[in-house]
Amino acid sequence: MHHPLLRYIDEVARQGSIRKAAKVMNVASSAVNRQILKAEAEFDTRLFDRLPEGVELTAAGRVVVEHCRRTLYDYRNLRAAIDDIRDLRTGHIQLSTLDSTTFGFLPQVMEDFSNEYPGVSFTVATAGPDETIEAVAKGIAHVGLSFTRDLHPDVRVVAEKPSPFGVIMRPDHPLADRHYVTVEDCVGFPLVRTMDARGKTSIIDQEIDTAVLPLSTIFYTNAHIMAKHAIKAGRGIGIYTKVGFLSDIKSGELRFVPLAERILSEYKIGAIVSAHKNVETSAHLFVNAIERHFRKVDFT
Amino acid sequence: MHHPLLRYIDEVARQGSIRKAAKVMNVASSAVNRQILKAEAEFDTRLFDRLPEGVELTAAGRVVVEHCRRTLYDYRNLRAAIDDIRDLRTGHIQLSTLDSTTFGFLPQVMEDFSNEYPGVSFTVATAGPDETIEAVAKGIAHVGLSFTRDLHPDVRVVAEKPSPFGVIMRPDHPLADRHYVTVEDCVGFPLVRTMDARGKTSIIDQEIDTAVLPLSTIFYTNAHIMAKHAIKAGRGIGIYTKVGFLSDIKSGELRFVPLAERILSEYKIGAIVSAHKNVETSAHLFVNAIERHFRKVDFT
DNA sequence: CGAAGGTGATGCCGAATTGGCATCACTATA
DNA sequence: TATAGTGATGCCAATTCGGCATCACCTTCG
Repeated sequence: MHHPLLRYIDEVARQGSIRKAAKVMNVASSAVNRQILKAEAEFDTRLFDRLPEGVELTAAGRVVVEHCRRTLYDYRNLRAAIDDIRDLRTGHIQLSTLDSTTFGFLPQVMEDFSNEYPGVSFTVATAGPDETIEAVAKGIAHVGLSFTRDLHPDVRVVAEKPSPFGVIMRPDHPLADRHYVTVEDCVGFPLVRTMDARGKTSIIDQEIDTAVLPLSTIFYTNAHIMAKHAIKAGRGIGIYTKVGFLSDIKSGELRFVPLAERILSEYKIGAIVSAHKNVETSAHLFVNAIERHFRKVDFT
Repeated sequence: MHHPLLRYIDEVARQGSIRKAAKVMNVASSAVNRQILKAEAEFDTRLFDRLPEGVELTAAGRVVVEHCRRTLYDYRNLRAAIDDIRDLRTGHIQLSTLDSTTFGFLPQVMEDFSNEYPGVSFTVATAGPDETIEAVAKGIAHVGLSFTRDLHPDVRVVAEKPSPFGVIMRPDHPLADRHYVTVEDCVGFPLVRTMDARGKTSIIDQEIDTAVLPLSTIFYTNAHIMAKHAIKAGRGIGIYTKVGFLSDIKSGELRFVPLAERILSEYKIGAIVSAHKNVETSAHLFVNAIERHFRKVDFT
């Protein structure tokens, strides 16, 4: 992909002679000489001083040869990276994710990804938002899927998607026909909550003053499947994002009513990786797959 | 100097379409298409997925376009750097140097440099070795000429030359015909010393236990010209490097006898710059000139 | 469902560039 | 003075690039 000039300049600088460099590269010296003369015309300055015994880099020549060498070096790394991508056979991805993503979104991503890269294996740990971020920050997980609002300095977001909170309920619930509801509207109805709501450290607790609006919870769980069942059974309503309920909403079994509170409607879910460690090729490809899927879904 | 493929790939990735990119670049779309197909053959992998509405980067394509963009970005910087070098009209170099270099070596460097870059001006401050290093470390000087044995973490050496210490004396001195002498040999003869020898902080004091070998000094000065005069006048002998005495040695007015002590014969003089700050173009060119002159002289 | 407008890809060919051979002029060395 | 090195140039064939015209496919709109 690169012009032969780069290696001509590199080798002439190395050999100190156009003829010697040409010999090393199995090219006619006139070809090398012409390319160098052309480059000197392009830059309007000499790259080499001509001496009876050969050539010597000028000041301009030094910076040009440095550029050539860096470019060629980067190109060798590029070739290696492409070889890794093309011939990817194995790799292992440690993933830490919100439980909700394991319903619908994540299985689709993994299915598509594994079709293309069947040799890549996974460890998938479900966790709360903070634990997920922590796992990536600590290097326990290569990739995390979590909310991206308050991040750890040791992680960075590489793809994200708006995922506002709303209220999940059965279609026959009194609030089901609203265009939106407030958290205050939920007071008086039993709630299904995530496990961290017990310690009042859930996102809802953090964003809404639940001392003023006491929410009555009849079901805490960290198992998303249990939350679904409880909501479908009419045991309560849940304040969640759509992510884990896409198929239930589409089938009409459940309904998602957006929350009016701006703070809860501005949340995003994202793929996060370490801010400091190089992302391994397989993990890099996987977050690319996440990003492509983000473009295909709608969590609002 | 770079193949048009780099900007073709860049622009196609940006536009998401070969035809749109071709239009932006005022090139036939077939030319762009062929170059991309050729690159895909070279890498043996697709760089773009073909969609009905255009193209989308593949995983391999992402790393290739990143390489192209970095190379083109570096190339723009290269062009700017060459413009600076070629059209250098002004610039100012703050130089801190050992007094001894101002006799012979440094004037020659500056004469050659100023012939090539007449618009560059200088501030030249003479100082001791430690003060010189300190000036560069603190950013007071762009370039320093000093001994490079014990450096400051904030400076780095960009060129150096062996410059062993020896004894400078008149040719009629009793020690003048020796092939080498020891410091102990000097005891009993009056010495001309650098100013820092008064506080016993000179290099000689640091490397030789002068409490055990008491050297009797009759002349301290930080003015190299004064040291020369004193030695030529027979007032004493001096423990110096050759740097400031080259012409006197060549003319036979003075003689340099190497010291046997290895620690003092392994010294080098070098051009130093800040380890952290970018070196301005004019200073960069100047240290190149120093380096070229180092190749032409001999301080051993 | 057909027309219109978009896309990438290809055949063909001229234009431009690259590279090889032979040779020149210059310099250094034996 | 002859020899052997260097960079540079004339000439020309080989190769690559780019433009034009066209094809096949897909999406959108009336």
